[in-house]
Amino acid sequence: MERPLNIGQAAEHSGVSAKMIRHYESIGLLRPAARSSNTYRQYGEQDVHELRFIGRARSLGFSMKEIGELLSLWRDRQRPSGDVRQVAARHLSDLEAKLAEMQAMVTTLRKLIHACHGDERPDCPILEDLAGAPARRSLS
Amino acid sequence: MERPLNIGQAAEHSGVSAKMIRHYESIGLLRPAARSSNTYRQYGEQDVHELRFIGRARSLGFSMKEIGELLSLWRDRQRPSGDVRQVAARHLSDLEAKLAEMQAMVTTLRKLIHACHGDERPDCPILEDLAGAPARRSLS
DNA sequence: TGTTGACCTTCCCATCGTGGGAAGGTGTAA
DNA sequence: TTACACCTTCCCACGATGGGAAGGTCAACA
Repeated sequence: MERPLNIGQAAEHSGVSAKMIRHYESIGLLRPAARSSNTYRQYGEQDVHELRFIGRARSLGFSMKEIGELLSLWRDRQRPSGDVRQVAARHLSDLEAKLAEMQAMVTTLRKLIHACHGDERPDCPILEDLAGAPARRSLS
Repeated sequence: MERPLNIGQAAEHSGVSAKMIRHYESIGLLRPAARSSNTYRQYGEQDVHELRFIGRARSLGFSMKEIGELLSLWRDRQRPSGDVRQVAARHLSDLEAKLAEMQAMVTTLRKLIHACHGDERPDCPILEDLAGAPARRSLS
């Protein structure tokens, strides 16, 4: 018999900002919250659980769309775990692709920065690379 | 005595889309292009160089603001290479921070996906983690 | 009782880089 | 002439988040 929480308290308990809670509701990720007579949104224990779920999923980089899928799988106690894994696996391979791209950038930047003496002199391998290297992308 | 290029040709030669060329001009990254009598933008060799410079810098993940700094350093043949290196080093450390964050996500996701049998059965460590793990962020 | 301050509501705007597409002008070739 | 490919400007969209205005509500305290 817990008394309902205002949005600010739900935010505090879940780690999701009030601004974002309203936003998630507005895009249909969360069902519209119950309202008290004064039009304030009311949240219960289960709502806070859902908010934490969302926060955790965000911290793993899942998109809103994917979180919507995960949420409805979570709500369905009969879901096959294969469905969940598929969502996660797809996200993982997206992440891995971005990771590889960024790693290539970092590698190139480290080399360039290392090669640049970084003093008063004007000649600079960093600018030379940016200016020169025509099709040489961050890969290689 | 090369004849000037239309925006589409400049796009083709530089690898930067016409849409983006106009955008870069509109935000002041590029100086307004010359216009022919029919109001078409005209681009010369040097302009195409600048566009390629921008494209290469984008492919290394530099922001528009940083590219603006790099461009003006590039245009100034007297710049100290230290200024360039500082811009690049700041960007590198931003990248490294994001990289570490993503690597943590990937590590966690791999573990979860590995632990999930991913078949018909409904029990799923991925959902359990999202639902349960309260403050356990993607680190660790 | 009245006031104050902290909360809540909705609504619009900004970020960042990119693209889609409309409505209209221009240039070229058949 | 007619078609087609290009150009112009202008507005809108994405994804996730936040800022802030204008106004309503509630609790506590003098």
